[in-house]
Amino acid sequence: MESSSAASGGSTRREATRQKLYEAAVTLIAEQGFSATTVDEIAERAGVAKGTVYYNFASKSVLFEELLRHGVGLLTASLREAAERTARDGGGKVDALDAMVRAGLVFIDRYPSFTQLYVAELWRTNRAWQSTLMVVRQQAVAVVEGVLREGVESGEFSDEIDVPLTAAALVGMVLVAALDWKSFQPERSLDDVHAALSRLLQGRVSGRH
Amino acid sequence: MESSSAASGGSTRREATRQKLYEAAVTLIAEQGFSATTVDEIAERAGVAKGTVYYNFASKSVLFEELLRHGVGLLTASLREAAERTARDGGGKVDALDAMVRAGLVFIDRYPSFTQLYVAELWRTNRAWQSTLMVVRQQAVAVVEGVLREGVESGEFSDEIDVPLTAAALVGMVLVAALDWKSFQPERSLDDVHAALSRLLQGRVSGRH
DNA sequence: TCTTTTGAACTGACTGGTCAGTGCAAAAGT
DNA sequence: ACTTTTGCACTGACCAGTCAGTTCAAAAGA
Repeated sequence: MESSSAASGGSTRREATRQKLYEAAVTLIAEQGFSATTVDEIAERAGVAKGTVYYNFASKSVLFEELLRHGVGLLTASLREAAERTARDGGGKVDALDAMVRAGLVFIDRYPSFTQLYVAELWRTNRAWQSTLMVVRQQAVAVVEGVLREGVESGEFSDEIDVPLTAAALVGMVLVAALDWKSFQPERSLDDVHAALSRLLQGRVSGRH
Repeated sequence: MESSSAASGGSTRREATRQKLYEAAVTLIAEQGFSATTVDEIAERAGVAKGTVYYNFASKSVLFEELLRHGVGLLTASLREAAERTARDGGGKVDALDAMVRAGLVFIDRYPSFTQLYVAELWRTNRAWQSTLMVVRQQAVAVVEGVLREGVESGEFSDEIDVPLTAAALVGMVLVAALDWKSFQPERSLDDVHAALSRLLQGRVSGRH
């Protein structure tokens, strides 16, 4: 027992295989969707035998669910880190929001396929992994909601804002802008995109230059 | 001869069948995704034999593509109408944007399944209907971009804003907020949601009450 | 008015193919 | 020694698309 001990690479052979499978699955499912992606394809792209997939995961949907948890774990960690960093540096809640927007962009820049897949599955109903998806969504949105709530308490934000809805809207803003960036103008720099969103976020849209 | 003449209601038997198939397909595909939805299911929900589906549409994906075109047609018409109405009423571009946000919410309120399905498929790559989707996306976003551009020209918006990206971000804001509304707090009123988004849009988030 | 014909619309059993998941003996890795 | 991976044949369910046949309302004919 105690297979994946080491805090270091954390690389048992098994761990490495699972990682390869995640990477293969994420791009294929992002492109084609869950149902249209076959286990044979995933195995082939990972350079692994089909049996290995079933040795490592109980089923195709379990592989997918663990992939979801894994990916959202990375995202929430990154968001939380961004919020805490600005707090340490004595920034206000607006700065925290801005830092989280950037963290979101960095994440999407690094894992575009995961983002694609996440958005594509999030609002579906009647699916096997529905509950996993809800949990995972709540984790991510909760970080944003937390910052908004603190901002309201400290008086930095109006207490009339609707915290859950505003959080969702902010997440949506970043998500859709970033997916469009990656899909339709991939040559643009992250700083560029971030600047445009900051401007929108801080209401510096109206009024001349 | 001359069976389907009348320009009137346009309600041939065929037309009615196609409409039933659209309605059945849109909810099923929104729930399960395109690949996971079978033609048998669509036919059954529409109360029609499987052969009828193929009598009316060349294939499953053609049915889907026509469904997309049909739905986005309704959306763009509604957005355009909202923008023009505010222009007639002597409103500024901010009012136009606000009216379009509301029009978007009304649309999503009326056709939640279509919206779900649209978001789920929009950023996929390597799919048969990819080009249809691009055309249809551009139609919708172009309306928002148009209003932003006019606002920049008239000096109402800063000329530093990035029109395509800001348009995408605005669409995303409404889309995600509305889907969350429908999925997680369906009891809230449209006016309520609209008010929250207006506040965000007009930068009335920071600052006390 | 009544009968016959026409053809668009629809039906549902059937086909050919695909795919998730299994089983297992042998090999490779640690 | 024991864990992990391989390779590959196999099964049973499921599904897109087909097609020979049915329905029926309206047009043509008598």
